[in-house]
Amino acid sequence: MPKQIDKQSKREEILDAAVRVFGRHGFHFTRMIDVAREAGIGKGTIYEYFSSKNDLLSAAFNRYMHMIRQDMETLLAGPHSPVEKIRLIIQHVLDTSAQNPELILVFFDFWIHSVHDGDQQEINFKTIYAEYRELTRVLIQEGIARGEVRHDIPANTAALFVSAIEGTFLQWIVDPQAFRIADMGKTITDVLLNGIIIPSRTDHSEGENP
Amino acid sequence: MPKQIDKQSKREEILDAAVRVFGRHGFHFTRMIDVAREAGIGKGTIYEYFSSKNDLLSAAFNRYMHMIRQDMETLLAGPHSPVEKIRLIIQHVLDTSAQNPELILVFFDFWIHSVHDGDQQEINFKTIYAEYRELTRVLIQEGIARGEVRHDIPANTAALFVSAIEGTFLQWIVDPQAFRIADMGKTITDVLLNGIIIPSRTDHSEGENP
Amino acid sequence: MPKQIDKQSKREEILDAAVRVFGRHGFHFTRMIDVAREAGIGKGTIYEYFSSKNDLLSAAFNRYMHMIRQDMETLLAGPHSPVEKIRLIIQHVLDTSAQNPELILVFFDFWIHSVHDGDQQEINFKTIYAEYRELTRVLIQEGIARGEVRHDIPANTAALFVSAIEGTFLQWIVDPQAFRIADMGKTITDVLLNGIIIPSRTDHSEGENP
Amino acid sequence: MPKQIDKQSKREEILDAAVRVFGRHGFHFTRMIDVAREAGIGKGTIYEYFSSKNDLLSAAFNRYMHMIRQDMETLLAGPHSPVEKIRLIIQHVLDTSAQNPELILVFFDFWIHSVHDGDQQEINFKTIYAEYRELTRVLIQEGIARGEVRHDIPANTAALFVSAIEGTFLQWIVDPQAFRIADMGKTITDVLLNGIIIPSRTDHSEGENP
DNA sequence: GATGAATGAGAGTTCATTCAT
DNA sequence: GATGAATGAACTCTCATTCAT
Repeated sequence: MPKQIDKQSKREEILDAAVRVFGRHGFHFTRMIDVAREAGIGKGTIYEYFSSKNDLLSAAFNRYMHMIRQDMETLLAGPHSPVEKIRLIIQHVLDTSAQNPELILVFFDFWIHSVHDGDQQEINFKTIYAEYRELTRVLIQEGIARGEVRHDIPANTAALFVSAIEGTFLQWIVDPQAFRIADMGKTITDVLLNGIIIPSRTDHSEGENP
Repeated sequence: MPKQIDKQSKREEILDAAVRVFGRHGFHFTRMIDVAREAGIGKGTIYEYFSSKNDLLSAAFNRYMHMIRQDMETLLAGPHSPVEKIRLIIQHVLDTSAQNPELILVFFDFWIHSVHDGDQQEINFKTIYAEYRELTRVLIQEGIARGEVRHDIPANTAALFVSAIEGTFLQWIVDPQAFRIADMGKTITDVLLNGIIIPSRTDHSEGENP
Repeated sequence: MPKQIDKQSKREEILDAAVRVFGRHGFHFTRMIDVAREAGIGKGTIYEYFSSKNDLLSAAFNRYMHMIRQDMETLLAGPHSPVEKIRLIIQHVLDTSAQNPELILVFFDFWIHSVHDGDQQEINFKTIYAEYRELTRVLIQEGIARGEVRHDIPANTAALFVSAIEGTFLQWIVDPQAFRIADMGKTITDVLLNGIIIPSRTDHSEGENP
Repeated sequence: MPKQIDKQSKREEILDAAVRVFGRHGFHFTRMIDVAREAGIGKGTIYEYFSSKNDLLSAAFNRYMHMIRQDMETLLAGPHSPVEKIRLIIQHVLDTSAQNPELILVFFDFWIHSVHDGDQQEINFKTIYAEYRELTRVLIQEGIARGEVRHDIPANTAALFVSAIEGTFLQWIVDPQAFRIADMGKTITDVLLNGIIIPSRTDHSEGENP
């Protein structure tokens, strides 16, 4: 039993170390020896816990997704209104990511690899983004049902919410001074929920400005 | 009298080939021999036109940026209203990218590299995104001045527009079936301009729904 | 408990192998794979012990110089007269070199490289030859002080002793039949010490010594 | 006829350029393009006059040897005594070389290549040094015949004269401050002819001369 | 279980040489 | 005759992975 626990926790330690160095130098520029050194172990030991460098990436990704999903479930289980939940989720994702910039970097490393490495089946961004969109779509639908959200919004609105988050990360990583990532939550919800133009008196979509 | 060669156009050809293979396999998984084969030339020939693999990436990037900037200038020089220009730019970027998915992939390869490769000074996403935001910011300001845009929008709204585009690409690349990228233009402008919630009768920002 | 390896002695083995192939084909015509095969190891293994091909050359050189210097010290510590020490050193250098022709070849490879390779700072023939000359100069001075050596010899006599040795190697390498290198010791000392011309009755050389 | 002359003189020009760059960077570090640039011609043009890089080296060597031999013949044809001719030759070789250090460097590049490059048959140092020695040997013999040179000098004395010259070059190239090469002529002749030790009253060394 | 010495496939890059113009 | 664009063999060096200890 303790062996079991040790084995598992050592795996976690290595994964933590891997994510740290991946975040620092990127997956491709990271050598196995870098991960080993960061973890304070021997190079060969990694292979006792992971079958390959790609496996390390997959495992890191899976753990990351696991964390995200747990967070989401917790938030969704709360007592808030659908629109409020959207606000909270956006805020939470941005806040936690702002604390761990390297996670964002690793996330996009995942992305690039899932796109280019044919061998890499484990990392499936198609599913991830579909989940994000579905989650958002459901909340929006609930918002519509409750009369809090316009019923005439475009079909891809959920995707836009996801885009807002992801695009924010892309910009912030390359220029953390451009804006405070944690502040962006308010901007996103504010703009996405309210729009930026002055609605005409009679309707609020395509045909403004009499 | 040596062989007459249009060095510049051959350079372009190689660059085109490079972008095609980068788009197909990603920069890191692309070997120089792949680029050579795609261009129908010998491996060594590439080095007659580019000093290194990184130089190839930089050059591809610079050409890409050059194209983008020219497009932007053309659009901005048009007779449209600021809000309309935002619409047009978004639509144009999405439409052209939809035609060339590989360019999007290369774009994010650029991104990953600029973030992780310390030697890669040429590719500067900080500047790119700053340019995008500034361009949007100015149009929004003009919109406000003209009374077409609310004056109380958040400071980071321009960044949100950029995020919407970038995030759309991220999702579409990994799942082209999720939505039609060209359609997203309408969604983005519709939502960002009008918001999704039903504004209260008396105001339209923070304190709605009495 | 990792494999126990005497890193130092393995390094020596590789160095020995390297010197052998350098001697056989010259540094420039030697590929790393040649060294590896000579050492009976894999190509990559060399890089576990030496950072580059140039490093291999430097290390070989340093070890060579170390050997030489130790030999010199031993000889200089002996009970012989200065002139006798010169004899012994010359004889020793020639004898040992005659046993290891490849060392002479490597030595001149060092020489060529130190002259042409700007990156090669480690190999400093300026210092080496200066050491050789200084060593000889001191012995000559002692010989003069003891009245065994003429006090009117030219300033650069020490350099000439060095030349005699080095030039002997140059000739012997390209034509080992021309003379027996080990025999040359006697020739060098005999001629350098006694000269070849019949001294006039009153003086011997340009006209000093009344 | 003018074509003939042009062809020949252009060959010479290329050879001059080649020797200059060989002297500057060494044969191995010199690329054909370097030679072409130094000669102010195109890369391909070299191959109109020389069949390969090695051929360029051979040709440079042959011309060098031709020059040397002509100089020697001139000197040997003079009216001087044998011993004086030795003096003059040594002095001449050192003086001219001091003017053209790059020639010395090229000379040792020749040497290294003749030793290591099995394909390089053209450059034959065995013959060169044999010639030098023979030339010296004959002069010494004449000196003996005339009673100017001791008859009991060692068999390899001629080789020693050659060594003195060659070794001087080796030292001077790596440290031109160590001594003035042109001065060495006097040292060499002085020491080699007279020796450095004080002869006993009745004989000088091995016990001859009653 | 842990290690790191050993490995070789494979990468980017160089450059002597060729040859169409 | 002169050229330099094109080429690919050959090089050095890297690093994920293996495996004896």
